[in-house]
Amino acid sequence: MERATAADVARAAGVSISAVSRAFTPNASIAKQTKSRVMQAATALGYQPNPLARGLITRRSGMIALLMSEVTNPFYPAVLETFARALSSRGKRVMLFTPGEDEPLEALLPQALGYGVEGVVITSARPTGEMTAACESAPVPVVLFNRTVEGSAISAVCCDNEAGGRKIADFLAASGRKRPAFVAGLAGASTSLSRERGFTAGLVAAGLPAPPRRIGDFTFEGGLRAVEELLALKERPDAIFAANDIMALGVLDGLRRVGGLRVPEDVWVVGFDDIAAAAWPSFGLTTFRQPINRMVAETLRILDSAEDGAPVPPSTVLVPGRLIERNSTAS
Amino acid sequence: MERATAADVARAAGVSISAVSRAFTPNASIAKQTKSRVMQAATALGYQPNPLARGLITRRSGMIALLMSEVTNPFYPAVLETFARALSSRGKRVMLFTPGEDEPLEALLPQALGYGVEGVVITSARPTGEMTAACESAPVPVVLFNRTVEGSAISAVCCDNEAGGRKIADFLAASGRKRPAFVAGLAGASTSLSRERGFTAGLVAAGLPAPPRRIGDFTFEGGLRAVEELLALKERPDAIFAANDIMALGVLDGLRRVGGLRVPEDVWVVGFDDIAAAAWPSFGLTTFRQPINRMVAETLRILDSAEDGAPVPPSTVLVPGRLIERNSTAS
DNA sequence: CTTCGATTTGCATACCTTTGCGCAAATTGA
DNA sequence: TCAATTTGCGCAAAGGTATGCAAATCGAAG
Repeated sequence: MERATAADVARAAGVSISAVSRAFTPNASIAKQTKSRVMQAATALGYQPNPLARGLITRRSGMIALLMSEVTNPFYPAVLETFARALSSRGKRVMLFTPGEDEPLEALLPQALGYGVEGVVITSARPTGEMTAACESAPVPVVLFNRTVEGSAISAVCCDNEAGGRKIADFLAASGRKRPAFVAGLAGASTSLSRERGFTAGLVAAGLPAPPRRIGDFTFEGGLRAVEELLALKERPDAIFAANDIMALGVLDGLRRVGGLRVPEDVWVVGFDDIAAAAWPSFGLTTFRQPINRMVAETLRILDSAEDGAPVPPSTVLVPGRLIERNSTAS
Repeated sequence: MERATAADVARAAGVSISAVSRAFTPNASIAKQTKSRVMQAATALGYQPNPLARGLITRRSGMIALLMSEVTNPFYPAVLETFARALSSRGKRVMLFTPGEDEPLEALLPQALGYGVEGVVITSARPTGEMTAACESAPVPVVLFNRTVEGSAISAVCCDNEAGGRKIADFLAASGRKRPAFVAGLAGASTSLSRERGFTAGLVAAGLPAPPRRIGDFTFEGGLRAVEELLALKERPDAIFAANDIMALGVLDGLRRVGGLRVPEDVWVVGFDDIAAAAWPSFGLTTFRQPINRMVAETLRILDSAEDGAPVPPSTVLVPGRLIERNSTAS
């Protein structure tokens, strides 16, 4: 069966095509009676406005682009789902852009814009200089999720990573830990850097030395490797803070299986994100919870506020998180 | 900066709009020289054909719709990523449709079709009768991923769940297990049912009784609950097969933490999927691996083959999986 | 140099909707 | 009852591209 068009509905309802269009446009100038007649004919024919044709004119396709480069960390699927649900209930759709084989992330933004997306959310990726410029001059709002770019005019929504690192340091110091260590994510990732900055500052403020650090690549295996290196230090750490949960779980597993140590009796472990697995009894990982719902809500708020033409000054929103204490740090 | 249109490129290259269009259409009738002149002008202006306008005519928007209702099971994000990457390298995009607050899955299909998607993949959802009809009469190929619907004319790609359950039963029986139990997913899920059917058949064939069963809702917590109930049986199972990994991990954790039992010394545990966490040292879960890459490839093959108008007879592809032995079943 | 066939090109139309503009009808106030 | 508003509706253009068809170009054979 062919898809019904506005013309079909117009004929059936005995009105013009314009009337049909107006019936489907909120706040359009149309009589109640006409509208209901149109709607009746529309449902009878199973008509829905063609988003493509509509998007061609309005440059609003009802889609939000989500640029995501890695989905291995369980934190991001959770983000993705939250976005998809939130947008779905607003009648919008999410278009996923993932770079293919050695496809640069930069190429994705123009593509997304070509689809007439109403907004772009970039997550789990650090824009290059070139891309930053492209974001700034994009005709639709662009929001960085869980990333920041220093000194650029791009809006960003982040958990307050630095405060989180600081709070963890305070917690460890107040609990009498003497030699905390840090497991970083990828080299240049702003999230890892911010968390480390707050962590180090907190330790130093409490009179402890700056923590030894190892790189964990944001992966479980990276956490395993990092912990092996940390255990080889002449002064074994008595607490390890990993920049995300998945690494922290690797650290935990490495301590138990490889190092033959007990958590928390011998070493404490703290993560960051609060993914589902952190709460599993096997791990009971103490972690800093990123409020995904709140972060997504803030992101959508920024996208919305920039919707009505008026250029909105770029804002960086720092959402506060919360320390969740579990067994990996119990005294 | 405004987006360049075909007209701009045509002017710059000194040709007609048609020529520009043909330059971007594979196998179009255009001289090599003209094409290169157009391409040169196009890259200079940063021109790319507008997918919306193109889609309006060709009814091919370059998008594949992915209908997904639950993303909590880590298996599905992995599927999602595999799809996104595979499509990305073919120049296509994935549009994600997730039902919002009490939005029925049925409403999503017409919406997707409205966007002119070239194909629909339905995963982690069981179509209702009404929806089955909609799928069958859709103008684009629809493929069920990891689900089957008996006696319908919808294509489906599945791991061979029944064979998987059977193989696990054979393995347990051959290893001398006497009282295996089963943890099912959701009541009507075809995957859970097929796996159970194969499992039960295998046990019975080996002269063992049909396994006691409990429902685990496909979740970690459900696995925890199910194992508590199984431990309350007067004959304690000596092996537990859960219909997916996430439940199996819950079972494992429940056995250790709640039941105070050792795995594999006291009880063996087997899962299904082979998610990343199954390989973590803490778990070392023996499981049946679903070959995601292969399944995705098959799905795309079906979508492609149905691309050229000719209605392709619906096919159900069963991809073989493989038992991955780890510590949860070591002797 | 003509002619024929093959290849290439441009014109015009189609895809489906939104929206500014003008006009007619309905409403209001005196 | 009539003028002044307000409201609702249809016309037509626009948005950017693909494609059938006819015209134009080209190369080569006669």
